Amino acid sequence: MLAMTKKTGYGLIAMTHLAQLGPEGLASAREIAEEYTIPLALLMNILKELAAGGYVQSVRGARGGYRIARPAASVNFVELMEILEGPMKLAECIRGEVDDDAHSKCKLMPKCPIADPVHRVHRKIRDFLSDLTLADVLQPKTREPAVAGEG
Amino acid sequence: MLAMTKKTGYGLIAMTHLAQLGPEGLASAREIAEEYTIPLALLMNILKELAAGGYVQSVRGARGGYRIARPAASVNFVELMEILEGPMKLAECIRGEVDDDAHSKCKLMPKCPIADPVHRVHRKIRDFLSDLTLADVLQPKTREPAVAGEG
DNA sequence: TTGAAATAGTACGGTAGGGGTTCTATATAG
DNA sequence: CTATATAGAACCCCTACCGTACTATTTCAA
Repeated sequence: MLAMTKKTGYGLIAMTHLAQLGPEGLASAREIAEEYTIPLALLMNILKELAAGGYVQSVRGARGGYRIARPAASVNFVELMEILEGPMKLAECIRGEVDDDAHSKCKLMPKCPIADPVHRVHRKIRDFLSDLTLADVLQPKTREPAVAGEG
Repeated sequence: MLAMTKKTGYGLIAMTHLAQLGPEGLASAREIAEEYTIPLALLMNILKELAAGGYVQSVRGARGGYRIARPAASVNFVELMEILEGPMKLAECIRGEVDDDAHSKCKLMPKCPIADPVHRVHRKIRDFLSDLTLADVLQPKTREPAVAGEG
């Protein structure tokens, strides 16, 4: 419960790897898969999705691979997660951007006593994850007011 | 992804309902299930687990039911979740209390570049959820330093 | 004393999504 | 022209989630 999928994990790893290589650095799916012991075919699928989402740029053909397409500081966790897994929803009743009638999907909405708290928790987690960027992974922030309160 | 299970949702609803009835108030699984349109058999299973965990006290026989067994302010979300779903783990490499070799389960731990950030996120979410209690659900907190930073 | 209503315990089953593989097509360096 | 890469799509297995069902036991009440 409240678990991150492996897909997201692998995607994060690939992105951090590419970010470390800088804006010109190129790495193939094979290289990354071997470096971190990730199933190659799966990582290829993930990189395809990241390319489709504009997070990495692909270079086809021999000696090809992927390079990062956006500054590390501009890529946050929520974006990445949602590209790979669809909208983040703590519960069914969380309404998305477009899908506005998410409430109607949950039969017990009209009387639900926990709708408000659940929505608050959802926003809290989402806000936190959207403040966290790839840059923070590369260089762990020691102290930062925006996401402070750490133990 | 990052979703709360329905089991936890139903459990929270049942707990808030019982909390509202006060320390003496009794409600049967049937009553709660009908009130919130929750599948009866499922809710019964959940209440059994909550009883086994000491969160509610059961009264057997006709006119029986459940009453809350702990002050609402002392029951936090993490506890409740973990009773119903097992240990909360954002990723496999999160080590539990007993299960100390969780690291070894993830083959890419030695080189994993995202282990630290993932652990930080895990702790952050966990800390937040453990500060949130049933009492907060009953009476939504308007402002509270310990969990401040809300939008 | 008997039946209805409740919990206790346990086992079972359907389904969706996570995790991973495979196949074909296309591009490109050497 | 071949090896190496990505592009696209389909496929499969397995687990966990969600829900059901059955039996046993307790207790109230007529």
